Amino acid sequence: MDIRNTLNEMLVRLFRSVNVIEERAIRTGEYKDVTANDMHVMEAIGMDGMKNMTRVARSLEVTTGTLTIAVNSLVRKGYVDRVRSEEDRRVVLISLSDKGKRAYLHHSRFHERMISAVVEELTDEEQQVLGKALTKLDQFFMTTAHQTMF
Amino acid sequence: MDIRNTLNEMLVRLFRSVNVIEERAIRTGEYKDVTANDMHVMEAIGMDGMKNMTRVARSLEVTTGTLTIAVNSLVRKGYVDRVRSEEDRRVVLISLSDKGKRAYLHHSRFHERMISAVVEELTDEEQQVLGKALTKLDQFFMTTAHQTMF
DNA sequence: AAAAAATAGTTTGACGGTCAAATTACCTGG
DNA sequence: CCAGGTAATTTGACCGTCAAACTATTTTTT
Repeated sequence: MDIRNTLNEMLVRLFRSVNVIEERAIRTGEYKDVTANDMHVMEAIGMDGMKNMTRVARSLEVTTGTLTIAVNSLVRKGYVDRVRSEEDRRVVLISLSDKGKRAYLHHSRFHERMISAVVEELTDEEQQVLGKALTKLDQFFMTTAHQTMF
Repeated sequence: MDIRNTLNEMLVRLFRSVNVIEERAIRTGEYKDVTANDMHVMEAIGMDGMKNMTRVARSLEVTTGTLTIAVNSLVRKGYVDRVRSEEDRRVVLISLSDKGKRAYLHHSRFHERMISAVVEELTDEEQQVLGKALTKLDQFFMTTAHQTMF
């Protein structure tokens, strides 16, 4: 069994369907006006307090201009609060509104199911190994892969 | 330390990173006018002969209208050939041109390089566990693909 | 302290990707 | 032959994205 083929096949198939399915999961729920992209922005903002635009944009790997547009729509729909920082008036701080937090939690159930599917039939030890492997890959993609041959 | 949270976070970030890197790899390569979406369409058409629009659209999970637009652009750029079927003149058959085939092979080498880079980062044990986890993830998306409740 | 440079965010203009619904062209079964 | 079904395209409306220009503010330099 060739691990490379498995990885490649899985990656290709996953990338082809993951967005479609996640989009469907989000839009059939209680929060019909939330796009998949909206949800990713909300995930990046997170539940814990305020973040500035640049930080969130960087974590999503989009420009701040792109994030501005996404946040405009989320503010209009009532999922995100936006305020200017008092310490540095160039900075804009964004956070999830109560409605945004509820939508976030609603969607996190989808992720929980996904994780359950992944880890079922993995032993505790295998789960640890997987965590380590993914962390390594994450590091790799954040640093090396962006600069080198790809 | 909650392993499930770690896994979830890493998966979300990895998917984002890989998408960004793939997009960048495609557009900075030899075939600069090919978008990531173009490449996915070419993958769905495949190397083996002609396919009709409906079949390709279904395999990509988009409407035929969406595919028409993508194929218009691919034909204009010379990557795809499009002919009407003689047996059933409603049907349009699409296939990769020689240039399209070269682009497809070029991109598949990118996949190989990326997979190699990933595999090199991981121990044998980590590779095995990752393969198992991705297989589970793939099954999760395939089996929940057409269910409605989340 | 004034001028210059840097930083944070928004706006603008242009594309690409998506869908639903209307439309065109063409089978096919009765 | 025609009524209904099927394959694909067109249309109109959004969303997501970027680069580049711009505004407002802060920091650095002189």
